[in-house]
Amino acid sequence: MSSDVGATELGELLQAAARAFSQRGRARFGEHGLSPARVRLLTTLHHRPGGRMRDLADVLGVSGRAVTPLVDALESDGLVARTTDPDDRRAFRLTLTDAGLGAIERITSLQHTISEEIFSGLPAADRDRLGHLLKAFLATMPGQPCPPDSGPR
Amino acid sequence: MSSDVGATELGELLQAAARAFSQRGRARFGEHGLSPARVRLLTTLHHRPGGRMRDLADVLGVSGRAVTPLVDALESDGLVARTTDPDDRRAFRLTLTDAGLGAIERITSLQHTISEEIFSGLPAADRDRLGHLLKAFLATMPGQPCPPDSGPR
DNA sequence: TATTGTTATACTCTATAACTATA
DNA sequence: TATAGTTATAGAGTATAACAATA
Repeated sequence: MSSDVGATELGELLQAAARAFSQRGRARFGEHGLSPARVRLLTTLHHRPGGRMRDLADVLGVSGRAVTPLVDALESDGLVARTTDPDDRRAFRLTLTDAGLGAIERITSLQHTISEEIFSGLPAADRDRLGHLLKAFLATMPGQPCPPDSGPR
Repeated sequence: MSSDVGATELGELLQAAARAFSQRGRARFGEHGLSPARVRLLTTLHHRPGGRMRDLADVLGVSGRAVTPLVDALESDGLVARTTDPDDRRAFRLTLTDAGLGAIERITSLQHTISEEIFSGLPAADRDRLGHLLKAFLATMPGQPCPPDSGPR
């Protein structure tokens, strides 16, 4: 009612907060030649090694069409590799190359740095609570292919 | 669709959660001819009536160039109006028309509906905590959308 | 000289639909 | 017939840079 932004509604608050993070991220990642879409695909793939493009698209919430040029670019940069699924020759399995894993390390480090900057005004206890609540929320979303907190599998 | 990307980092969690909301919003608002960018501009303007385009761009975190076509479209749809600032004839003051205020009502109602759907799995107490933490976080970010007492700079 | 907003141009991201090759 | 991925095409959104009017 008074502390924000005009935004009082939970979804709006969520978006405003995420925007603060992603705007800073866009600049930082851009310096490393990593667009938001590429970062999203790489990190998603990192949590689902060997995933099919179709599943990646579903998880990312985009059309299949959106994934192809992203994978093309990442593959030609040597960060990911396509492998035909022997059990379904229509599908590709995607894996991170060593260079891709290196990119993941840089991404993780950058995300950490950005978080440090951006959440510096929030007490550590609040940051923890926020993280737990967000995980709890994401866990309530139906149809998730990857159990929360399970990490890469 | 799933929004759990297996993320463990706070910024990533924030983005994944916001994505879950905005993806549903995109579909719902689209049925009303309202794109995310237009919704963002309208709601931001609603919280800062009479704001200049330059200030809107700053608050939204985009370049001035991005605002012009948005305002053009919203003006030609009769939702916002440009008025030359008498104190600085370079600048436009933007206001919501009656139709624009009507759009705000529909937006608010839709956002509420979407939140009900999307956060239905989260206990009300957790929703409250999440909202408070997000507000607290946004309050620590200077230049975020509209701390009500600081006003446009 | 600095700033507000516009024009010109280009890039990223994504959608829909038609096509292929598998299933 | 249905599905995985690609190609073709189109549109939204935004950035940078050059320009106009105004400060």
